[in-house]
Amino acid sequence: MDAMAQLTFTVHGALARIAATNDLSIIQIRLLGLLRDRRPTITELAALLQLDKSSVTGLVDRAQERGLVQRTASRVDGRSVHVSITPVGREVIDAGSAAFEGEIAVLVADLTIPQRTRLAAIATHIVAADAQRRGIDILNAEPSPPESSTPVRR
Amino acid sequence: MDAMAQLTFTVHGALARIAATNDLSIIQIRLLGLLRDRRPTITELAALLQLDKSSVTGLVDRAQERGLVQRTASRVDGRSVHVSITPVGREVIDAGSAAFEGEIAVLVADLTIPQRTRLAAIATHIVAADAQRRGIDILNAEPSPPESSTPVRR
DNA sequence: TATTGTTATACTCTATAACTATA
DNA sequence: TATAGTTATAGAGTATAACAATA
Repeated sequence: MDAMAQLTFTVHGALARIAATNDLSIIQIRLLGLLRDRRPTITELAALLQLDKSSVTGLVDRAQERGLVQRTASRVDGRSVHVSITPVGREVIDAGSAAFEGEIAVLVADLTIPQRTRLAAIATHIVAADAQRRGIDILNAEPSPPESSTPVRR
Repeated sequence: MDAMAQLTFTVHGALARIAATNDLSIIQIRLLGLLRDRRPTITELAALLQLDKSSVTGLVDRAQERGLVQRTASRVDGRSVHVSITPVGREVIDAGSAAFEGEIAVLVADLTIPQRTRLAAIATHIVAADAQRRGIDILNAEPSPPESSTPVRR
């Protein structure tokens, strides 16, 4: 359905604009959004973002250089690192989320309240079904695995 | 609204998968989709895709190298070139569109018919309103401006 | 002078393959 | 041997600034 594709480009464009305002890319926004309630390993992040782990290494590198996230050594597996958001990163994602809400509000300004409610319900349904289909839990955080409190340098 | 963002990522991911199947990127799909019923100049393409014109130069370069599009000199303005889709490019975009419809069908499989109808209506509405807001006509092709029939080499 | 398109350059994002350290 | 993560490398996509050709 062409309308779906066009809608995606429209919303994606809105997201990109607000991300750019905060000097971020969409993937960086997604990364910070995921880290709001998780401390995943690189491999887990790769699964969540559907990226190769080497791509995640670079992604986290750039976010870390900007002080948005940090790496922490796992206490149970010497090979793993956990990625977590910093206070600065949390400020950035909160500001970005607020700006995005404003953009979405403009997009749906012409819709009636029932239309918005239906749209949200349908969107949630589609996302949940797709996540289940590909075996990824994008809605709930996992219990935090043991990890040390000392950052990893890189 | 978080559901909208998640929906965008989900649909975007579906689009990217089917694009990759045909060895294309999303932006190349968008380019070919636009060219189905237009022969825009580089500057017009930049406005339609919301990209800098130098980005469009590279985009068209890569599509042209693969025989998907071609450049044609304008007859009224010696500075302009018109970009048009080739028969091969049309085959590719048609195949891609069909595959994408299949992916969307999977995504909306769980929805009732009325839900799908509402979703399409809402999506169309949002896209049209946003296009109007930014002064771009993404729905209708412009009258083809005069141009020569001899391709430009680059 | 202004506009159209390209070039030069730099950066982000992404993947594949090879590597290391740990399990 | 297998897994977690990084590095090396290559390529697409993007923007800014400077440029040539044309208007």
